[in-house]
Amino acid sequence: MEFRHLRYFMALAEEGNFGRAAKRVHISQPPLTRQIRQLEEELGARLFERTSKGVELTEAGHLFREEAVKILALAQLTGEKTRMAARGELGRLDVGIFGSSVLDVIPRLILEFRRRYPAVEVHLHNMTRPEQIQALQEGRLTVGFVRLFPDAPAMAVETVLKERLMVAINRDNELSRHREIALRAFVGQPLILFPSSPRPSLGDHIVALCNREGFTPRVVQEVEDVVTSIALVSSGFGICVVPECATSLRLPRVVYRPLKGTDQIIELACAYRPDDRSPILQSFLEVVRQFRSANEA
Amino acid sequence: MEFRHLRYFMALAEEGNFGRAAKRVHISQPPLTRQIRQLEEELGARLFERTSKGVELTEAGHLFREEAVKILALAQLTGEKTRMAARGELGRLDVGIFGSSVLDVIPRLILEFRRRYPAVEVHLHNMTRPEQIQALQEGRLTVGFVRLFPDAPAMAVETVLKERLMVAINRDNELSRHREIALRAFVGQPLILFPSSPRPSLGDHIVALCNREGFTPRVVQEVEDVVTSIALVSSGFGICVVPECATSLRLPRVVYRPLKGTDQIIELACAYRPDDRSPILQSFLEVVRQFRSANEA
DNA sequence: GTCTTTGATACCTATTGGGTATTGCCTGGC
DNA sequence: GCCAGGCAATACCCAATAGGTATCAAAGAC
Repeated sequence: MEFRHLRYFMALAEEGNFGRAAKRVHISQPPLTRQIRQLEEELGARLFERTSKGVELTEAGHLFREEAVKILALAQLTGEKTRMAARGELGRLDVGIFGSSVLDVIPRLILEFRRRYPAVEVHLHNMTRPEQIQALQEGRLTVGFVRLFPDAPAMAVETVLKERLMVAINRDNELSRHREIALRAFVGQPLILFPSSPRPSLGDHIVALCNREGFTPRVVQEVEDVVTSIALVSSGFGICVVPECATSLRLPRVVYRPLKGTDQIIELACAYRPDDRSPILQSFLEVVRQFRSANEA
Repeated sequence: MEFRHLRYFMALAEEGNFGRAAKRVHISQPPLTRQIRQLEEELGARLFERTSKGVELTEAGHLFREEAVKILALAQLTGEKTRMAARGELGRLDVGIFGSSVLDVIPRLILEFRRRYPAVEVHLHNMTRPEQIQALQEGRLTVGFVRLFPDAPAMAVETVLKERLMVAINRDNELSRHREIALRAFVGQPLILFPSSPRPSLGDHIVALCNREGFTPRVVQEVEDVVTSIALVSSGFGICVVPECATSLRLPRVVYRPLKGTDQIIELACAYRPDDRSPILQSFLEVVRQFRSANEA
């Protein structure tokens, strides 16, 4: 049995007449007669009752017809879905995310992606950087969002956004009176570092910057996540350096001031397997790239 | 897209290697390569990633594979079901029945039919003779059980069973002392006739027989159905002539005696459209014929 | 009766699916 | 670094078969 048989059968069933049915499928009448007979022989079932003025479906024919429409519809749908999948418009995308990235960038990116590719199921997985790398290698993730990505592992990395570093300060702290904060102003200030893991972290980066300036910061606390660190700032525990996106976290008595210096930025990047040719990944990267160039200006 | 493509695709997806897949579908490797490429071009989607040591499904390929197995399974099943339908082993049978026929014959027949053709849905419809004829003509019934079928309408009629006529008598009636009852013994007896409709009925037949014997029976009551008539016999209202199958109705004080005479029989027949070539009808008629020859002896 | 319409048959043609031979590429072994 | 083995792709041929044309036979319509 071939699809040709099903198409011819449907045409004949609907037209009830070999001549018209043949015209409809763009062949002449004798080949249609032959193909139908072939189908009937293969099925071992008479599908049409030949009457004097055309043909009528037998009972077996009626049953076959019901199934045939299903098969043809399924085949049609399969073609369309496969085409969509190949264009990266249908399927599933597993995205690795982490604490502070969720605050602002990820929602905007994912929203835009879902708007453009509504048939792609997006699954978000909150994981640390090493967990993401592992998951990417094992294929459990398609793309992961990371900061301070080590060059080493065989991963392609693409910058999503360059963010200024901001200093979160309690408004009672005298530093809050300045519009920008220089690193040197950290001398003597109680500093909250985050995240405490995984290393190397933004905290490590800040300490290294201070060292380059010729002093060692007074670290009073290391915390797991950005929300906790800002909460500590809010209660007057100390100051804290955070990526700009964290400023969307508004807590009482907390003000944000840019860290002075043009190179005081941190990159948010997305990582993926360089051998992954998945069209969904390509679709996603396209959205990322547009997002980046829109936010560069 | 043709089934060929699906079969080849499945083989390749499972073998992961053109050479082995080609062997599996009994063609050589180059045509398989061509057919797969053809399928990919038609779908506008790369289905396999060609690697150094074989092929692997792409994402679109995985999706296509899942759908392909459904299509192939559906096609296979369709073939089998159609074959069954053509052999009269699958489908639906609408049977017209009526009062007294239900008592004994129909259950036995239907049970046997369902044992032999378990995939045929049997629907029973209780209707009068004219209703059955109407329904048969309109195709709402495939076969109908009737008694005293008029020859006229364009229906094929097949005898199912020839039953003796029995006289139902209250045991207090002196007639109950005889082993057989002659028609002549009806003289002066209160007679219950059934059914009152549709005409011609068994009741009419009895009256005609009496007239042929030279007397007019004393009809005390006409009733709709056999159960009522036997109930009246039970309460001493009179005697009643019924088909033998009605003797399975055991009511208090009712005894059954054969009506004397070798020609005192009534036929149960089944009627169907003579132009109906439905294989299910043929299957059913076969069961009917076997039933008849089993009960003739 | 004739004419029209139906599906079936006979026979030819053209498409195309499948076969063989071969190439080109990658990989693993030495 | 080179060679052998296994892989898919290519080139080309042949044969199976789907489709075309001409025609027939049967069954209404008139």
